[in-house]
Amino acid sequence: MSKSGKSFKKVEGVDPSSLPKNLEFPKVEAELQARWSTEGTYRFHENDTRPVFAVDTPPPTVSGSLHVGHIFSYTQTDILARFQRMKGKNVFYPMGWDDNGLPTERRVQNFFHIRCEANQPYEQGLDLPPILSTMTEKELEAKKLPQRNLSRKNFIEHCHKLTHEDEKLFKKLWSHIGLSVDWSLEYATIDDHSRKIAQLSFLDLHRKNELYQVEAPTLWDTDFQTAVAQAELEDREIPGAFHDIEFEVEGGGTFTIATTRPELLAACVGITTHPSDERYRSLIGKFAVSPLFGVRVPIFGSELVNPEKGTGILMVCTFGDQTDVQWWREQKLPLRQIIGRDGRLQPVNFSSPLFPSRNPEEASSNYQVIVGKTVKQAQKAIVEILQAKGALKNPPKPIQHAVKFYEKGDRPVEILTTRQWFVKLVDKKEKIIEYGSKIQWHPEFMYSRFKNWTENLSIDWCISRQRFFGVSIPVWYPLDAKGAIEYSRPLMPSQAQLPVDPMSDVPEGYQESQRGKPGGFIGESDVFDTWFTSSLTPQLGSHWEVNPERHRKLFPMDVRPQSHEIIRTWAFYTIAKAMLHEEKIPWKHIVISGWVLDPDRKKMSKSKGNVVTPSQFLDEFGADAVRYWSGLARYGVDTAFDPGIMKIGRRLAMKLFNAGKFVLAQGAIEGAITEPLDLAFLAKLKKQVEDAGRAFENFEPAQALMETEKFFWSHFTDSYLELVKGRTWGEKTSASDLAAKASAVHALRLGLSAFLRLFAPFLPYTTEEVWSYGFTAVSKSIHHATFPHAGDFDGVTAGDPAIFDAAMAAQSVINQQKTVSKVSIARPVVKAGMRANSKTIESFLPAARDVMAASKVEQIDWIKDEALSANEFRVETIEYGPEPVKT
RNA sequence: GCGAGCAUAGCUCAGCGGUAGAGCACUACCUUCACACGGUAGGGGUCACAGGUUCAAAUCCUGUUGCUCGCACCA
Repeated sequence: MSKSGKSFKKVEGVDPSSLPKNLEFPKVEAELQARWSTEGTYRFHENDTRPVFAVDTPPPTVSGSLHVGHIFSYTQTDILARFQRMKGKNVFYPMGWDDNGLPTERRVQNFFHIRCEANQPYEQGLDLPPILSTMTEKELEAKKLPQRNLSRKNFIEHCHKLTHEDEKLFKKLWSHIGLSVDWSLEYATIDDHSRKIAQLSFLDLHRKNELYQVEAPTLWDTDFQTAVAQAELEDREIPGAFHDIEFEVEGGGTFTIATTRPELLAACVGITTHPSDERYRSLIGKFAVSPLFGVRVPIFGSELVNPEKGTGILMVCTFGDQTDVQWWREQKLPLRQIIGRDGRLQPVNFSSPLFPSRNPEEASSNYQVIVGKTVKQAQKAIVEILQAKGALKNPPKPIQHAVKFYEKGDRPVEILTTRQWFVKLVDKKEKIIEYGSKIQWHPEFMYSRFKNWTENLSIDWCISRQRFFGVSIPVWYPLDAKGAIEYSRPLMPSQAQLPVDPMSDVPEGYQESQRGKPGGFIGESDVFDTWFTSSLTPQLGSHWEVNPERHRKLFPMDVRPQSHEIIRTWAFYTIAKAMLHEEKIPWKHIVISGWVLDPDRKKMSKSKGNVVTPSQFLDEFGADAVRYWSGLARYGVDTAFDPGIMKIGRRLAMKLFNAGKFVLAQGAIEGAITEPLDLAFLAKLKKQVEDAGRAFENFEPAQALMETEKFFWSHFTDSYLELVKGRTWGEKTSASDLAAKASAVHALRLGLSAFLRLFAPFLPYTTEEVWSYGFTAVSKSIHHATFPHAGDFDGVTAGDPAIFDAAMAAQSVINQQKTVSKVSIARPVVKAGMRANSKTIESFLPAARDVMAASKVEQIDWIKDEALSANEFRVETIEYGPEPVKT
């Protein structure tokens, strides 16, 4: 007998009949959710001195649609948070709701069948019934019910009402999936606190001279009728056509331009061509006259023109695209804005100096055909006129081309001149990239997306939106004696006044009665881009200027989890904000989750109709199984949705539960772990525990899960558990048998405890349930127990892993022999002739008793064969006893 | 056009210098007293292709192809 190590106390076995036969997920999940909530298991302790681990949780957009992608990424974050909690950190893990912004407005419009109409009077106590809860959107459309127009205030009230309901659904799902969020830290991006922080941010940027407002060409969505930012654009391939249109040259001659936007002909302000293009060089400096409208425009040269494209000469309009804006600025061209905010062509006066037409009457009559039409309708109409007048030189040449859309919009964005607020970012791209590089990106290559995006940023951040349900831009403008708005002298609120709504609050030094009056003021009606608020999530959580001490403790946060399609928005803006406000990075790590793809590897999206809702899988496989699927995915890697993996997760949870019951049913006297096989097993487990901890520290929990699972099955349930049954079965009486049993039982318990804790971040329900059967004396909740580490094995004699390897190999070869011989595993072997090299035999012998008992082998005759490799056993002869009698 | 990622068993994926791995699926056998939501075994891959480095390459380098994605261009 080897020297004894640490002595373990006597344990009573748990009566298995007092434990459930099978793990009933719905029951266990409900019970534990209630228990964790009552006990405050996941509470953040603000005044605690332990090191903090702060999570910058993504506030989900509360648009009412839940899909598996949500579960996937949020579970991955939860796994990290749970690990850190078990490492003894004071985990700050809040949940916010991103409930303002366009998605919400759109949903509210549909849900109640309402629109916001600025001129409507407020109706006290208006509480409309939700229409969509009784019918589908299709039915609603078919019935053509009249839509109600609500005042801004009534509209916002209904937004609050619906988001509140949606938040409840989300909260239920988050609780079900077992997110270890501290629900006392719940917030919404529209609540007073968030509005205050967002407005503080605005004031701070204003103080730092990083803001400006300007009336200038900006990206405009004509459906939502609001300005949008560069980051919110996306390319879509749509059909279009080149139209060859003939222009006259003043003083004689013609040339033909090619355009995909003939409807902008009236907005033409110039003609440009490449300076070295022989075909048109002579035209530069002359003037052209547009067909149909007869407007005189300058012809100038520009290196930006590609002679290969179209006809090599083109018209500059206000505004067809970003390059037009550049030419307009450089050449100081006039502004002929013909597209209105609603995306329709607005009236134009061809007698005015702005539209100097050679023939105002003809121009007006031509324009009459398109005025009031949408861009698409106008295009069709103008092509017909051009054709009729012979100005269209060739039939339109159809092409597929990429056009910029607002990501949530249905029509291409236009560039309109409007007054907007901007944050200066283009002048500090390099610095932003540098700050981004100080953050650890997981996976690392995602940093290049951030860098790539930032390098290509060309427009400052437009933060004003002409919408309703959002955080107000906290400014007023004075009105001069004539009632004109003095934009250059915005009135700012004081910090103490925040949050303010300039539409109902009054600036200092003014009375409400002066609103809209000459010499008085008006409130800014625009709201912030939602990213302006959500780029402050770390500051929302840390309470920034509201509570500087708390801010110091929590900021920068430890980890920002998010998906990759919002690197250019959420990650980018958050990094920029932290830099602008405090010259800091917002977090030390950013973890990018992949997407959930449908089984055909297409991205799941509502429009494709391939979205899988989570609840059916939670019900079918249990939360832990769904978490297992999430936990297996590596960061940044897209994962095909696969219920098969959840099935495996459930199998793991069941196995853990059953193995746990088996182990805890064993009772044993006080004693030490002395048996070589037990010590060998623990030596292997110790290494596994260290590997798993390391993987977690490296932000690779998927690897920890994979390795732990593999080890659990192969080394614990399939082998070790079977190998020690001989020592744990039945009543033992002799001192040596009792000691051998105690050794096994204490090792089993040590092993089980480690496995439960290793799996706890992934399978919080199953592990907590099993833990409650036998380990509550260590820690009431497993989620406050220490994550397994080498110290768990202090005092346990170091074992020889080779003994375990040899035992496993021998066990396997005997099983194999029985299977090949088609005899029952339970059939005894009277005598076996086994071949192995001497080193292997030497490793095997200390475990011989256990292997022989487990495999029911009574005698082994060894043949030494040095030609065999390590742990290679061969069964030379085998002599079976009688089949065991079935009872 | 620029940049990034991926390519390994029928499927989902791990491995990332030292004899090809897991689970699922498939086949055979076993109701062995924790577990049939079990168990024991088995078949199955020239690691996309072509070069190179190395004693040794799925793994490192170069190129090619294919599939994704990001950015730019988009008259």
